[in-house]
Amino acid sequence: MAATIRDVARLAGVSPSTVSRALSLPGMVNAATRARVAAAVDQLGYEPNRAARGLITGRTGTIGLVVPDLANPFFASVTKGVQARARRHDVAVFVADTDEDPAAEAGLVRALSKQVDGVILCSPRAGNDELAAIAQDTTVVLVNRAAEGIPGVTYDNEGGMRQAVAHLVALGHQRIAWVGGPATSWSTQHRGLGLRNAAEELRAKLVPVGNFAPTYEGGMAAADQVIATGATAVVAYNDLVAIGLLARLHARGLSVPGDLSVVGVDDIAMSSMARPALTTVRLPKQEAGRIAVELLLTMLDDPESAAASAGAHGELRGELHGELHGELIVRESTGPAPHTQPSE
Amino acid sequence: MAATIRDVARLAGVSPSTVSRALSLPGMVNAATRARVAAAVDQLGYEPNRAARGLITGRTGTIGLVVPDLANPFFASVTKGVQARARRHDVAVFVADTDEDPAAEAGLVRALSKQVDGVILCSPRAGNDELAAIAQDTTVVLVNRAAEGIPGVTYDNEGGMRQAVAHLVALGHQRIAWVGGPATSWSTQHRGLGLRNAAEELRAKLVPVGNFAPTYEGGMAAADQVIATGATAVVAYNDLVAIGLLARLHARGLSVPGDLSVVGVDDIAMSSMARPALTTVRLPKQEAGRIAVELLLTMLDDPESAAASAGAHGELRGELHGELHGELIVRESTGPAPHTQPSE
DNA sequence: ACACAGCTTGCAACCGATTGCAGACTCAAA
DNA sequence: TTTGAGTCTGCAATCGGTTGCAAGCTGTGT
Repeated sequence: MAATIRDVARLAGVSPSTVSRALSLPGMVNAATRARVAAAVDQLGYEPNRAARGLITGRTGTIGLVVPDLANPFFASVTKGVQARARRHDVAVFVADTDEDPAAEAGLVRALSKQVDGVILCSPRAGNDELAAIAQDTTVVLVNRAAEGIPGVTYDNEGGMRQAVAHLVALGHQRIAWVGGPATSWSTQHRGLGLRNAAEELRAKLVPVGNFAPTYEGGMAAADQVIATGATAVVAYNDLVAIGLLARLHARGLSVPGDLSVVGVDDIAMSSMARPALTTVRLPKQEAGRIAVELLLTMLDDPESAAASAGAHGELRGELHGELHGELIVRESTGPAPHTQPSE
Repeated sequence: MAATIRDVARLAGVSPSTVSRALSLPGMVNAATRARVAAAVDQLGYEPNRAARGLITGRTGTIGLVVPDLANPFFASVTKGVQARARRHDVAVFVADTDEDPAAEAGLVRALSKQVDGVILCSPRAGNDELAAIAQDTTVVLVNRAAEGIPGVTYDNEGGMRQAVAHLVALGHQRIAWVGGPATSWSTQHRGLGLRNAAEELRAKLVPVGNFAPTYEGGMAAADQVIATGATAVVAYNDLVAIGLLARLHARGLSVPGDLSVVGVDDIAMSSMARPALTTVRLPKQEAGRIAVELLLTMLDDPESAAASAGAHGELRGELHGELHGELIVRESTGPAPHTQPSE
């Protein structure tokens, strides 16, 4: 059906080897023949068969992307970024969704890894040991998580949280609640840490109210506990949680930001549509996907130096670690602290 | 690195051909040898190399999925369905996002088609001729669109719209506005048609207010025109548009559903989080993805009969056409028509 | 004892590319 | 004219499977 390298060779009056070289090592073949080959190529609309090439080179020109839940707008955006950047490099992307099942994750990666050159693991739920095992026999890039010796791209959670706290403190808030996500989540830990530090530094009191599902429902569940803390502001693990909070606070008759200010993280599309529109720390989601692709391709092109710069001297943040910064987007869900002091 | 068929053959004391047959045509090899092969296979953890197999069989075990925008929750859900069902069949999925660019669509499919066995085109923006051309040399399944001779899965838009209108009429609404999506969209056309028929049948007046982007912004843009129609209810092209309407109506000081009832289509997660929660026609999104996969795999397994049943006698809805039904989900955005008659 | 059918198995070609090696050719220097 | 270096090109092996064909073996009927 499709033209093969032999067809091109015949038409150009050369051997298949010459065609192959004309395409991949142009400097090695005479300009005149190269031109004849080029002509034949586009006369026939020839494109090399990837499977055949992969067979001999060992490279498939394909990468895998594993996310917990495609229906979560955060991961959808990351996927969009990955996919767009991969296309630029003429690399195809296998997308797999674990349905938030940590157990499925390792198996999925293992299955995928036989068909791809490398894998991007977004917000992996697996344990550190498991992750290390996976990275042992597959080229892996992490998104939204750092792990010893594995390249990845993460967000500067500390910086983002600092902006949020500074904003709230400037508005007069002194007692700030924190609704964490899943306890095992790397992001939860680092956001919590960043909040604690920022609060201490800016002389505000941080009140953690526990760990909740990173969803709208999680936010609904947390709301009443938040109210009970007597805080005048709350930072939520992510925007979905924040929007869940908004809903339940409204149902309980509290006004946002009149009685309570709410801050989220991510800046998903939904956040600007919420009522009141959500103040949030915007994370560059597609950018994370793009960088992950670049990181992965770099590792694949140059495995030894890549491994060296990632693993050398136990330095975690080598060349092969991207860090992205969040940006506080102020909308309607934050305002001055209420004058009436909360019961203390 | 990984075990090859030769390794297995050596360990089992047979030839590679026998191993191959033991795996793909078990009936053809002696039970005893088959057992020895099986033992060798899982001792070595052997898995056939897909590229090599694909080279000779011409099948890659991969399908492509093309969507206009992954960040749109509707398409994210379809993708989720496709991906999950494909995995069950041990088929991998290439996902590509056209960024709502109709021009990019054809090119993308063409590039993809060389690497996959078939393509699922979700809500294609391309023209009918272009679509036919694509289907000419690639196995294609359409989602959210019907086209002569190409298998696909669509929604019963007419039925869904009928439910919406019946609901509104029962609430006393007699003048219903319709905010359409992109004019060239197949869904827009069929939803409009369904509404027109239902309205006529149920003696309500349908007032189309034009075509808008299928987004939150589109809804914001349409809102004032909707108000100007004097309608007491409005059906939006999809939930994003409906939520945009909600926002702008609120800004204009109208109460929903007090002054105006709003109905969307899709039932994306965001809809139940909107305020007021959105009444909408729920479409089974993941189901559409799953069926599309089944359809595609059927065609691939049995091209001639598939082609026959899809194209024969110009019958569009052959065996290879799935139709899914919507379900009206009543929430808070619809209520009785206001007593004060709108100026007529 | 022979022929023949039926069941298993192996040989070898092949899918479509890439690449090490060697041969052909050009041209300059001796 | 011969030699040698340098450039360009082709041959043939190879990647890891699949499959048509033929050969080996067993068992049955004559």
